[in-house]
Amino acid sequence: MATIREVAALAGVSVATVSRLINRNGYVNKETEFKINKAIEELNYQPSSIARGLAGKRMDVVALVLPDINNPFFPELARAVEDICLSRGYTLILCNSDNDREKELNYIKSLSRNSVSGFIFATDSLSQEDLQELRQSGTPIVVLDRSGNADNCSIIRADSRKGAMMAVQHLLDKGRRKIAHIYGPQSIVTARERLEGYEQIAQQYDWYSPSLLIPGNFRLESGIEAVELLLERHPDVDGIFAGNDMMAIGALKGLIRRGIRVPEQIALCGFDGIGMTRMTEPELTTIAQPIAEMGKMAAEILIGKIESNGGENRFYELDVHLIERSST
Amino acid sequence: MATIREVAALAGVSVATVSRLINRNGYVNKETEFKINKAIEELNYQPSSIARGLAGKRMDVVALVLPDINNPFFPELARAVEDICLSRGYTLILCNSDNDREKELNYIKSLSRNSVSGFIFATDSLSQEDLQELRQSGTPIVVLDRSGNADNCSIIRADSRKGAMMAVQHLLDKGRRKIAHIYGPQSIVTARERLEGYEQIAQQYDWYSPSLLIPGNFRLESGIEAVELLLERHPDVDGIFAGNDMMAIGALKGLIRRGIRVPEQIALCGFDGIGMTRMTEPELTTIAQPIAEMGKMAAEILIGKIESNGGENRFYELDVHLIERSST
DNA sequence: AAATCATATGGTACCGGTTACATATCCCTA
DNA sequence: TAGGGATATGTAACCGGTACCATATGATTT
Repeated sequence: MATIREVAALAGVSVATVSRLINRNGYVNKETEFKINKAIEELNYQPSSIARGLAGKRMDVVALVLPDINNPFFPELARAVEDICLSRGYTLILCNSDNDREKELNYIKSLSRNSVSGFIFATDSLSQEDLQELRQSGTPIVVLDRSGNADNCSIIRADSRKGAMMAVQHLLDKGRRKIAHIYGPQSIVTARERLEGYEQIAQQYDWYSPSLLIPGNFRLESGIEAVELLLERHPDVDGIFAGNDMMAIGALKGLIRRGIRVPEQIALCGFDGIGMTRMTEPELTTIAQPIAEMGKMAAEILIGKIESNGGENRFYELDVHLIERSST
Repeated sequence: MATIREVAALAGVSVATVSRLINRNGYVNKETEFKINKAIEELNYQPSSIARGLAGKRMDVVALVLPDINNPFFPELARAVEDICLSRGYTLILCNSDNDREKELNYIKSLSRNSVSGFIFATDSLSQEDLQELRQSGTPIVVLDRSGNADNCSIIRADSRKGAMMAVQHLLDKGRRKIAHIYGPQSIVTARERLEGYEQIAQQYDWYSPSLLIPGNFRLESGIEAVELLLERHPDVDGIFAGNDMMAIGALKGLIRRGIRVPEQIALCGFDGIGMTRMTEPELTTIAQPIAEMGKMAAEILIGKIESNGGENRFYELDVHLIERSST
């Protein structure tokens, strides 16, 4: 690979002039520009982003850290982030962390310090201190679905509690009289909020019992298992609110396998609004987060921070909405 | 962020000694080591991978370029690659390219030249020349599912043609007498091979007709649409071989929606062996590629190349196998 | 006519590491 | 006892860019 000095030599100018042309700052004569471009062409010169990074320039790469690449919610989110990044001239790289703090710290270590110019975390496992450290190095951060206030970085989230309440209310409106909840890992703030939202409504009714709460891990398999457990405990349950769509899809499979008709015998509602919910039979009712909007927003805010060298940290809460389909 | 020179100053040694300690090459006295470690601790020093990259060291990052992050096949593959990379001390970053050559070139541009020390392409849209250029820069490459011979880079693939033949034969064994094929984009070599495999068997029978070939794009929706078209053309079809699992899942939904019983009226077989095929009702019969094995192999071969500075380019073909489930 | 300014280009220190080479002990062996 | 090898550390060039400062010229202003 050619270097800027080789280009300069071939074009008969100094490296400074070549650099000025490439970055389009400073003056460069038309003829000189032509000569340099010819040399660049000839040598097939590509500026090294490494060297550029070392020299203090921002790199046009941003990283999106995802907790579970197998949950389609995150690829959908990633697509939205990607679209914005691309249109703004940034390259997006994806990092899968399994919600594992060690892995995330590892990504930060490998990528920070000018390797990437900004991070979007769609995960919840890093402590405030972990992020604080990164912030101090000047790297802008946007976080999705994190709890707490925004003193460190900008936060974007959907209103999970409200969404959960909408889900339960919807099932009640459909005449359900015993509604269970499959909840996600309580280390994840959105899972906690959805559980809280469920309880806020459910506890007002006399059919409520803590045994209607079934643990899951946000993955499809756990939806199947949860249904097994639930039907054992409460054969008369007639409504299920799953903490996310993947578990809802799993639950649906579990129900069909048992020969239970959805929604006639048991109505089912998920949460997230991933595309996959339209692909089951029956199609799933779900509480939709504005996934694309969240991703776009995250990317735009991050890029804004990158290009303005900081900017204020805000907390953005987006609305969710009910998508009623044939599973209720 | 502290620099190596600050650490050296605080520890009262030269930068060379610090560098030697960090990289564990060359001699460092025990006492000196202790002093340096104390300084590193105190300043919270992290070596800049950027500077390290510029100075000619390999970076411990490899990139995996995926054509469609929404197809669970690729996240599954990514997980396998990730496991190996992690255990070998490498960080994996994911790049979603939509099978778009421009996007892929963009990733190469942003990440090559020491930014990452190796690439795995699970895509098919780059020309030999595109890769050749990257190779010349010394970056090792491993390619999944590419056609042609391995003069440029190592290639790993599953035997799609054979798999397709197995699928059709299986449907025949199940007594099917009119088997359709939903094929994927013919720009993708695996899609072509699966179509060829289908034809190789199907053309031997008198029920064969080119109108049994329905185009799809490897995405779930196209499976649904394909079924619509197929049933219009051939209401008497009794077997479907879908070019990948996502289209098979779509086809299944299309069939169920039409009230067609699977497998009684129409038997259905997919290709890939993604986990999601166990999540439908009925569960899907599929031709399984050794996804995890392919990912692991790709990672191991790549890392081997990185650490041995090159190595031979080989062509690895892996076997597929039939997983018979209730959709046939 | 002198001062100011826009245009155009070159020289080079610097970013933060790595590493080849020089230097200096100390110990062991022929 | 001179010389060779293992141990230990420092100096400085280098990787490939960026950007500050200096320099030079022609045009415009006062």
